[in-house]
Amino acid sequence: MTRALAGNLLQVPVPELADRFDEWQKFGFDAARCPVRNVLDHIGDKWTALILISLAKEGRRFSAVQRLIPDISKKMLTQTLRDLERDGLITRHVFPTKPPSVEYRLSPLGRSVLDPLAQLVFWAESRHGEIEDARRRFDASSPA
Amino acid sequence: MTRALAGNLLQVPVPELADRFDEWQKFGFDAARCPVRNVLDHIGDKWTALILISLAKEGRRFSAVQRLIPDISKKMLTQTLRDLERDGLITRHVFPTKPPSVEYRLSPLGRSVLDPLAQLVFWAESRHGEIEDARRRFDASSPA
DNA sequence: AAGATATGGTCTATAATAGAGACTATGTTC
DNA sequence: GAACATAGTCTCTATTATAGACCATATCTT
Repeated sequence: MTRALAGNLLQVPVPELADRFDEWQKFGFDAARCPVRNVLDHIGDKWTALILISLAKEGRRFSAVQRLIPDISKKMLTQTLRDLERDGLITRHVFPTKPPSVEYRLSPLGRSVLDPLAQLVFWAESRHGEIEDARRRFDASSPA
Repeated sequence: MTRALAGNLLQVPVPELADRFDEWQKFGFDAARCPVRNVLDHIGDKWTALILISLAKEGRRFSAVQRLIPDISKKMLTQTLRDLERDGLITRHVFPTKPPSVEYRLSPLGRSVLDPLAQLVFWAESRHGEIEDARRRFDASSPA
């Protein structure tokens, strides 16, 4: 299908979006080269978004983040924080207290993701009820 | 820290966002009750966003989606499509061809997530270079 | 002075999850 | 008659996540 034709088939309220999707699909969503996958594989994992949100307001220490997200394991918290640091979304600051304390802060790059992330989260909040209804309907019509 | 004080400490370019984060944190990100987690745990998994994007322009059949996302296994494709159907984001249409073909389409609810999702993806695209630079710097300074 | 608590992790053993690939049934194409 | 396509399911294995012990040092409690 050509790009010119595509316009007629849009179901999408964001035309530029569908065009962009077209471009991505030409790369075949190849995991290595596709920026979408390369980045979303990270911020779309189980804990990353939650950690970014935890750091939104102010820098927080390791144990403070863990208290905010009680069911994260130390291992995953460490790992996810490292990945975020590697990607340049957060910075790590060690204070020579005894025992040493470590604070994590959003970098400007990390702060810049809060806005798009918030769009998604607001969507989640506003559609949560609809989704729960859909789930109930689905579960009622296809019993275990 | 009180809500009144919080305003002075904002690092966030989206004030309402930080307030909302405050609210969520009062629920302690409890996995069961928190709408954010409840929903983001799904659309933030490895394949969901990719599948939604694949269906953005037009309905597609099982095998067509699989061709667009070559490295997804049938098992995960089936499972993710089921979850999306259960959540009411896509609909499933069976055609009595031999062998039967099945087309998946975004529902209005599903279409409504494309916009916020696109914000995030555009972010990913525009920041991809910065992130790769950060990764290189990090890997150079902390060798294996 | 002993014991508990806090710090930011690491390490290991186990549990949950994802992936690879065979298999299904029927029909069309070579 | 063999190969291929359809949309899955099923099983086995590989990867990943979690739970929980452990570390060294210092402060607070009793």
